[in-house]
Amino acid sequence: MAHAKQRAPGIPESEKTAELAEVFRLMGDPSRLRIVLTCLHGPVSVNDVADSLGLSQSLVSHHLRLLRAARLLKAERRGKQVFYCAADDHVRDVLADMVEHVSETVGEGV
Amino acid sequence: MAHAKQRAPGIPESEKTAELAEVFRLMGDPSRLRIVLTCLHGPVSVNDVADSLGLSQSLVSHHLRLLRAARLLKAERRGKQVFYCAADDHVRDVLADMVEHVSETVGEGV
DNA sequence: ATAACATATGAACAAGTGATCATATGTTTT
DNA sequence: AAAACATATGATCACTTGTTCATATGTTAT
Repeated sequence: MAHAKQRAPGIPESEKTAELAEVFRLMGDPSRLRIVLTCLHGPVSVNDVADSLGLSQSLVSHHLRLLRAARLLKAERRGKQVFYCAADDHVRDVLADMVEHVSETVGEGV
Repeated sequence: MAHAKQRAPGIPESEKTAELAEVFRLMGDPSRLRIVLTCLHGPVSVNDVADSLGLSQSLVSHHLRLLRAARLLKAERRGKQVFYCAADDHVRDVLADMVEHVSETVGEGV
């Protein structure tokens, strides 16, 4: 988090890489990841997310803002409620691949 | 990072989810992500990674330990050097999907 | 053995960040 | 208009974590 050294010539951390990392970082928090997973299979209201995960409304809202900003989720208003769902299929794909990776690495075997 | 509330019934954050998040978290740091990317296409020595990214040997080594522990990278010793490369194809797949996601989300379109 | 090279590890600190509380904004009722 | 409901936002704080410096461990060559 502090400052990186950036010695000699070295690849200067392209903007693309930084953006990639940012998205991974967002998924890297358990609460946020669970929120994403909850929104994967269909639009869910903020309160439903909060209740089903046992998180405060405030916290969920904070996280949703970040996830929406990164276009991982998209929001849609219906009456007083706002429903969130996965922004595109890549999100699902990424998660599917990662689940495979994690499932696979248990006993070294395969 | 602090403590979560865990209100009522709510899904209690399964172990699997926590492990998933952990892997995402690792990829969520720019330095670490660049290290992974550097090791994607073939075995690279620690010093080569450090030099090509402009990071200190110490920092790279610290990060490599985490990445290896999460089985994102695997290490192989050859003489005095240690070479690192991607542990499996899922790592590449995850990155490919994520790159698509990031590339797509530029002008709202699609 | 000793020197030189390559990688790993430990302590310490600045900066980042998730969680909470209080409150504001927006929307539908009555 | 006001009250009730649903979501969003701002400030604050405890805790985490990326980075550095110094040093230890491991490997080959002299």
